[in-house]
Amino acid sequence: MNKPRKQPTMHDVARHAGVTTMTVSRALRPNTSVSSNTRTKIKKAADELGYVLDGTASVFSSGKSGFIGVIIPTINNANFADTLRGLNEGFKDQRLQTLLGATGYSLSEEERIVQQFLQRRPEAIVLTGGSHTERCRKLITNSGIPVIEMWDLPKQPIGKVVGFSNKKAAKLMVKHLYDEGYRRIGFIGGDTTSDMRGLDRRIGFIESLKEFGLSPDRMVAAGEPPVAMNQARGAVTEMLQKWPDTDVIMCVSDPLAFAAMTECQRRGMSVPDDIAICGFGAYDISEHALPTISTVDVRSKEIGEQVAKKILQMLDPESRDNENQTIVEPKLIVRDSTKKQN
Amino acid sequence: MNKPRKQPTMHDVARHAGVTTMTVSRALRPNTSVSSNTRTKIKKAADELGYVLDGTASVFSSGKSGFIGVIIPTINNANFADTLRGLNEGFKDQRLQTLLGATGYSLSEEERIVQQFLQRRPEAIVLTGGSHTERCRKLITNSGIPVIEMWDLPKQPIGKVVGFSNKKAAKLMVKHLYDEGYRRIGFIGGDTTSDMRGLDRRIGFIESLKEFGLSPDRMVAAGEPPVAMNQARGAVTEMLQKWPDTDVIMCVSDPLAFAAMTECQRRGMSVPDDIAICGFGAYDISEHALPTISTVDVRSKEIGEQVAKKILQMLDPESRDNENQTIVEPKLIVRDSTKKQN
DNA sequence: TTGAAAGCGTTACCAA
DNA sequence: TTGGTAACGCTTTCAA
Repeated sequence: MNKPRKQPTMHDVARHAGVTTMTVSRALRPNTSVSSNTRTKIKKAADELGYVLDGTASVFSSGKSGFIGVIIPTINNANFADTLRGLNEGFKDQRLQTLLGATGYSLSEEERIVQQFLQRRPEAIVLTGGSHTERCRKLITNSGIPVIEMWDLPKQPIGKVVGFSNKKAAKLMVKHLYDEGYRRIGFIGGDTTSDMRGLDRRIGFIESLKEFGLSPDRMVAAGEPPVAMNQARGAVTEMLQKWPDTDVIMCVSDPLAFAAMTECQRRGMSVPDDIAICGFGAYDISEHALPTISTVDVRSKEIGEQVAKKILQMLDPESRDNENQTIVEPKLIVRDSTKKQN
Repeated sequence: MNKPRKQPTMHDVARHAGVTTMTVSRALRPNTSVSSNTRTKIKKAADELGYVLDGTASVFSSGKSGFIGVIIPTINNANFADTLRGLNEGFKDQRLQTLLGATGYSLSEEERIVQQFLQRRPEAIVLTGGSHTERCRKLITNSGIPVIEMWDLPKQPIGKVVGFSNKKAAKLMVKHLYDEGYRRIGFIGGDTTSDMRGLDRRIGFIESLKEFGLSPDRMVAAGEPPVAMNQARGAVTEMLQKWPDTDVIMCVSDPLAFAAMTECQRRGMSVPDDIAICGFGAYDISEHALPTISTVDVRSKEIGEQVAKKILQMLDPESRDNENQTIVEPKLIVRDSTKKQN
């Protein structure tokens, strides 16, 4: 009950302008029936008093928080950062604002954040992937708040979905490698427990190899997600010790691929002549590394844009029911790091 | 006035547990005087009803939003992402939550976000750098909300400061280059208009060269911030056309340095034998590139941790007045990309 | 340790 | 187009 400072309220503005708070409230919002005279008068009064709308009261009174809760695994990832940019651009100049949370690839942390967010009464919640704790699912469904899961195609979606099949995306790459003539194909990913999208890529890798009649033995777990550059050295070492004749290493992400590549180069191996490398995610680095790194563009930013679009539709009572699932197709990008020479 | 769904209120819980709302309110918060009997009873009742505290009402009623507004230039930058991680870890398990905004290096956008944030009544605001529009400064000071500016040491700080001198940090690097024997030193940065930290580094570069009796001509503007890898090629081209005998290129950030390096390598130049390269920011890439890239570690994460700590102090009425300015000293990291061979 | 009553500043609703 | 009035669900304050 003790506001940090005595700021002018709507009441003060109303008195100053000689109207009621209701008129002030209307005048300060767009698309409301207020005569332009009154509106200018009120805006002037508000300016003079240095009035700033108390959003906490609006939210409480209207039941509309203007928040969209967005939960991603980590901020320190250019792919998710791109998704966020897409989202924010979609909301720009709308009344909506993102409330961001990062789970660090932990489902229990996700649950914690969801619970925290729920108290803010967001108008929609965006989750990354389709794996959540039971309690998390229950909290969300009980709240009745619309949900979008992104970056994946969950088997049992909570609400709507914007994403792609990480399994299929990985298969795209394996097919390319096979077509290029590679047969001793290795895979470096994170531990399989927490990064479900990484896991799906690994599954795609395994299935795909089997389909081509190859056996998917050459797999190394680099450690806890987020798998970063500094896990590459150990993983490459393990790979080359166990299977020295590996002719290509497929990595679960571009930064890992890059670091794996330079590790190979440090060992005096030439990429792609002695060993080929490929990544995932179409990070900037894949385009600028030497050699350039083959990758899969999962169109991270477009995912964000589509999510924003879908949310705007879901929140619009006028809008007819839209698709439950939007698929953003990944695209293979072939570059120098997987070009067979012979 | 129309909440999206009829959820149970504190009143319902109170009735269910046979107490008043006030007791429920207390029971649901830590450090309040409620008998453990009553508390268990109330928690049970809340659980049974599936009650979720309406934070919007708490915020409104208590005048404490629990928000810390944090404004950075861009999310897609590992340095700022690290700062955010430091911040969030500092707030973890506290009642505070970050509300994040990205300006895209635009001061007017910063002003827009500040205005938006102010409506949420954040308990503190964290800004990046010391440059803001006049109106932005006024909005913030009028609000009476505590401010921290970070990542810089502003001449006229609005409130408290956690940062370092970008100028001095750049000088650290120039001194190293000079000591190493380089004399024809070039600089690639962004345009000077919007990224003030980048600008300060440039100024440090210029001043430092003058101090060493060298003339700071070899400067190329890569374009609009955020300066990214794809601006390196053009910048390197310009640099080598205008000053073909440049013996080292200092870049305003590591990603740029990396891309500049690979561009040189593509042209058949060897780094550091034919030309040396260095960056700024101690990004992962600088450690894993081949050769490894000399850089300045600005300890981004520590900045975030210090900001969180300072905010906690500022918000604690018990705490004695703390320092107005916390300096986090950057550290030079010398790597292979600037090792003179002869 | 618990309760009763009074707001907090805005918006919804209905009337003028 | 404008005004009056009643919430919105919680916390503060003070009293028991």
